[in-house]
Amino acid sequence: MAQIEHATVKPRLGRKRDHTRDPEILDVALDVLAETGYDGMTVEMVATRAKAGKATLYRRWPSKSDLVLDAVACMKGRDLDVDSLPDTGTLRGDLVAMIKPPSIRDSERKLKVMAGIVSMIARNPEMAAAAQEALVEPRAAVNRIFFRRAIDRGEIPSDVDVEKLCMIGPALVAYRVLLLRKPVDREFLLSNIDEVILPAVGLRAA
Amino acid sequence: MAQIEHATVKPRLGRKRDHTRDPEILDVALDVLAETGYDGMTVEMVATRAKAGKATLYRRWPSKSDLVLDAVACMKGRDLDVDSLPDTGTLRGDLVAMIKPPSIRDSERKLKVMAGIVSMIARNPEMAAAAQEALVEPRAAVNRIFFRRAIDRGEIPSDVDVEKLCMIGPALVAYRVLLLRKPVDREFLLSNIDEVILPAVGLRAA
DNA sequence: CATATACGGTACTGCGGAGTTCCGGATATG
DNA sequence: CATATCCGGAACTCCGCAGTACCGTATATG
Repeated sequence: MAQIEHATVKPRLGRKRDHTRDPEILDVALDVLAETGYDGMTVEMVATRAKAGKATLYRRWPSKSDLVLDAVACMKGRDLDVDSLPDTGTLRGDLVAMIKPPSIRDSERKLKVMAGIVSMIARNPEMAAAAQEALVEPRAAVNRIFFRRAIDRGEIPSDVDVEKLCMIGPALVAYRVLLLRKPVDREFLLSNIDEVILPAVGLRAA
Repeated sequence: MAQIEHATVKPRLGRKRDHTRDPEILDVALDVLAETGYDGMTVEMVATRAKAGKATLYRRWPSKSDLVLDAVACMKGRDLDVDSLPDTGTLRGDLVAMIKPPSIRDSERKLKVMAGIVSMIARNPEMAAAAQEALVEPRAAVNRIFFRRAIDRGEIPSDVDVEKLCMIGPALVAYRVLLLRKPVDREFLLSNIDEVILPAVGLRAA
């Protein structure tokens, strides 16, 4: 959305040789991608909305697909860092603590981007890898931490399939957004936790 | 559409006015769609592979999107009919009985088709409706029957959220195929049943 | 056999978007 | 001020595909 402007001090010295605007352009590219899908997106749309020239984009990225690939790959850093994760002392507490408007909006944007590139994923290994790394893995990583913590403190059995559990939440959300076209609200996410994920690890909901 | 053509009296003149080849063409369209995605697919590809002329397709469908829409909508009938569903006497038995190579292949094809149109679904309500009706709903319907049976025979509580349960399996499969790009095998499907679905209804796996 | 109809196939048009080129202007350097 | 560098933007080429037009042919009818 490009609203995350550079709070970084940008002294007016020097040239903008340093590709300063790259992140901004990539962010615009993600927006257009999410709105129109890969094939619906044109390089000119991105250029115009980023107030840049089409030539500028081609100076930086050799092709449209490279631009998109870079944009997707650069989503990777945007996630909450590990230190700022909730640690409530219970698995349910941790999972519920992740249900926050910003987190939900982040998910939905990622899923719209995902929707825009799914058809490419099947035929472009690079894109598949980028999507995996930037969209799937970060979400799983967070859950993985929660489940491992729960195992360590003896809250859940140690023989559960953590990798599988990590995917349940994301899978239910992706299905609902991409295929069912229904909204992801707090109630839905809570029921995922209480009716599906917790039972799967042998816990009863509150 | 297409196959429920006019049984109306019109045996006059010409050749097969009955659009006999429509189902064949639509089936080819689905194959191409699954292989290349909506935007990668060209009407000529479909025509050539169906050994038909491009003009023939345009005589029958006004545009490419109409062709695809019809093709997707016509997948609806392809599912196993209700009478031939397994009825093993237990929920787990019924769910496991659905794990068969033909059923798996059917699912994977549907999901590839789905992958080819996801980006359109977000912006084309007709396509969204067709996909919902032909790809999502039939699968859910089968599960719905199994869960209702289980409730009727008192195997599982009657207050479970059937609609939500119906989606768990499809969601896990879709996520694995479309986003993780991993194969859907018997082991995966069994673990879905035993580690996720059955726990969610309060049952322990075998 | 004559005729009408739909078909397969080819050649065409029109358009939109990828990628390129060019230029005038802004900015920094010395 | 002179110069070098990069940018935004406009104009351009090129190409692929949606959609159309047309033709030769196969088949059904009478």
